[in-house]
Amino acid sequence: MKQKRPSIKDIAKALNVSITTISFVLNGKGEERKISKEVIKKIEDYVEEINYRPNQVAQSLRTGKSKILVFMVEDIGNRFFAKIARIIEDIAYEKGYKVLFCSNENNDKRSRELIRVFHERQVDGFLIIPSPGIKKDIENLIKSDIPVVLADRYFEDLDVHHVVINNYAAAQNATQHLIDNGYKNIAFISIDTQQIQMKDRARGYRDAVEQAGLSPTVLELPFEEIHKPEGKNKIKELLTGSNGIDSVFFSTNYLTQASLEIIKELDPKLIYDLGIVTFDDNEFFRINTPSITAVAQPLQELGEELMRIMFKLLKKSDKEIPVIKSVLDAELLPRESSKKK
Amino acid sequence: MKQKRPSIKDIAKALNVSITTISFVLNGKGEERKISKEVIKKIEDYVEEINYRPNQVAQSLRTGKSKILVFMVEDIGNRFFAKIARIIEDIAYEKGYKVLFCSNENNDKRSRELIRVFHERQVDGFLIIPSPGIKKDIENLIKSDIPVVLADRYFEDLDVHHVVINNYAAAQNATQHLIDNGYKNIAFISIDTQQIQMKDRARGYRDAVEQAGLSPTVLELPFEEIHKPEGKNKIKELLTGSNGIDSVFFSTNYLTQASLEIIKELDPKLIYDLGIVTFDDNEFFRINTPSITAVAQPLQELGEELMRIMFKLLKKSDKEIPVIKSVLDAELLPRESSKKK
DNA sequence: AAGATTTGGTAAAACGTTTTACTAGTTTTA
DNA sequence: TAAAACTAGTAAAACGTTTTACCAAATCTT
Repeated sequence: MKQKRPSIKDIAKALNVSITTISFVLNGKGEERKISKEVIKKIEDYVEEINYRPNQVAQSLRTGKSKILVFMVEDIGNRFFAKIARIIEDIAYEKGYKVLFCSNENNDKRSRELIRVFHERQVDGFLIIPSPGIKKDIENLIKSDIPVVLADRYFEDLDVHHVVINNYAAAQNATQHLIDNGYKNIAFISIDTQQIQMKDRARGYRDAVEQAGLSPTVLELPFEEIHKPEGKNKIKELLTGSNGIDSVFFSTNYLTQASLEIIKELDPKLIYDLGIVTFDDNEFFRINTPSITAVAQPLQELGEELMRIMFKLLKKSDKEIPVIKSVLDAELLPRESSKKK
Repeated sequence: MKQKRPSIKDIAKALNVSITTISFVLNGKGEERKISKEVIKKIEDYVEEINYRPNQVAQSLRTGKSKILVFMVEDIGNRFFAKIARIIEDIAYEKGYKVLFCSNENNDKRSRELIRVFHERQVDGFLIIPSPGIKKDIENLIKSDIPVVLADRYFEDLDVHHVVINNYAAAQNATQHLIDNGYKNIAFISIDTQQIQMKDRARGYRDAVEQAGLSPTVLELPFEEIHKPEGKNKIKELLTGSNGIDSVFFSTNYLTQASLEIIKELDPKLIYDLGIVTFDDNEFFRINTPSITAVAQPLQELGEELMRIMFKLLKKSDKEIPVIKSVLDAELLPRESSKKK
């Protein structure tokens, strides 16, 4: 019943040529290796006829290449990463590559484990949204001469290809937008982390506020507190306290989401008075009433750029491609939530 | 510089034992094969010391197993699928499996191509959200004795393991909820497809409406029209027409999303009058004003059940496991949008 | 004390490719 | 016309495992 897939050996037997010849023809080296037209034709026809497909595992073993890339993100269940994943998937498949997605939960231990596992599995390249403490591991990966491209964030003191957005400018611009619309007391709610993308956003906010002669109010939540009562209370306090906050700039989408829920619980009317700008767009920000002003990252462009670099690295095993640092621009999408009421 | 990874052969040389012995020890067959304690210890220690990891590609070639599963969905960028993906990923990794995600766009040609590609690559099992016309391909896959579990939908006349939700009951229940809340003229907006999950939802809606002595209004949009003007106009017409629609039951999340946008454009006030229930929950449905009543699919349970079956199949190559048809219950989450105003 | 069994292993084939090194016959060159 | 070069391939090693079949020495059985 379960007949085994034909191998080159079977073809060789059937056509009475050598395995070598078939391999050459299959890899388009027929001409180059002076195989006669007739033999080439014979092999190609037969291959077509029996619908032969080379065993990729055997190819991988022999060549050391797997035609598999890894895209490691924080959480593939998160819209931001899922959308990029989809873009990357499409580009990869076009070029005959498959993509393994995995979630590191922004956790170093897990990142390390994943890198190890996939390195063992001889994947051909890594696209990584790095967790804070895996600089060393990335470094090792690169030393073993495997293409690595970071996304969304990078390490300041490690020269590795990456594509990020201009977080500083985007945050400054978003904050300025609130200022221009007449807000005077703008809070910045973010995650407590040393990661570069968040630090840049914080800097952008701070500079804009200070340049306008206003005073900054920053709330940085530990990542694990976001969905816990402690975190919620801190946000509540900020929004309703005696500090006179009239608007908020959220540094990331899940903070916005959590906060919108809190506002809804607290007092649904509140949202109409509060100025809001968030990082990362979402279909629902458009739909929401009021619609939420967002800094949209260029997902398509980001995915494309990532893959452009990856394929460049894949081609030139020549590791002497100078480090590519690609910085894209985010776009501010002004909506109702940032209009002064 | 780039030193090659140690292989069993290197260990054999270093310890002066045979490759065979090492392989046995590594695979836990040391005792069984009567390898002495000392040799076992020696090998284990050395393996630990040099941090040896077997080459998985070679293992795959030899054993025919890859420890890779495929999860094929409509669109990995879609929240519903991305969330399940994440759950599956976690379970798989725990058991030493990796998961390749891919998007078939609910398109048969693409599905076929993906199945072929991964079959060649010797993946160990397929978790598939099938596009409408790939019954034959699924059948072939099963014939070649590879584990397949379908999710979200299945084929009525093909006996294959699957896990779905009780779409009929969930839709009936959701519709009844609107009826109970005093709505009299309930529309059903869905996709024009023969796929079982959608047909079941339509039946559930129809039966509930008719049992209540009301009359059904059904709009079925071709998939590709959803985000085009044609589709939008049809929805607009239904919502504002002279038919006196007072509430809508959406059969899927992207229809709801598209419609909420249309409503917002058309007249933001409209949403307060219209009764709304949607299939598939979303964090933003809770946040929205009014919050949107949703039929939530048990994502965690769905992922777990899917994997439970998959691992059962992977263990027993014995294909004589009777076909498992797992039907889970969805949960109606009543919110503001379905309260009669 | 001779045959049977157990102990503690090993050699070699196999998985399906790619690639290096070779060859026998033909044609070209000088 | 002998050497050189080309044509049209082929044999065999290699990638790193697993697994089957075997073996010599030691121990047990009767």
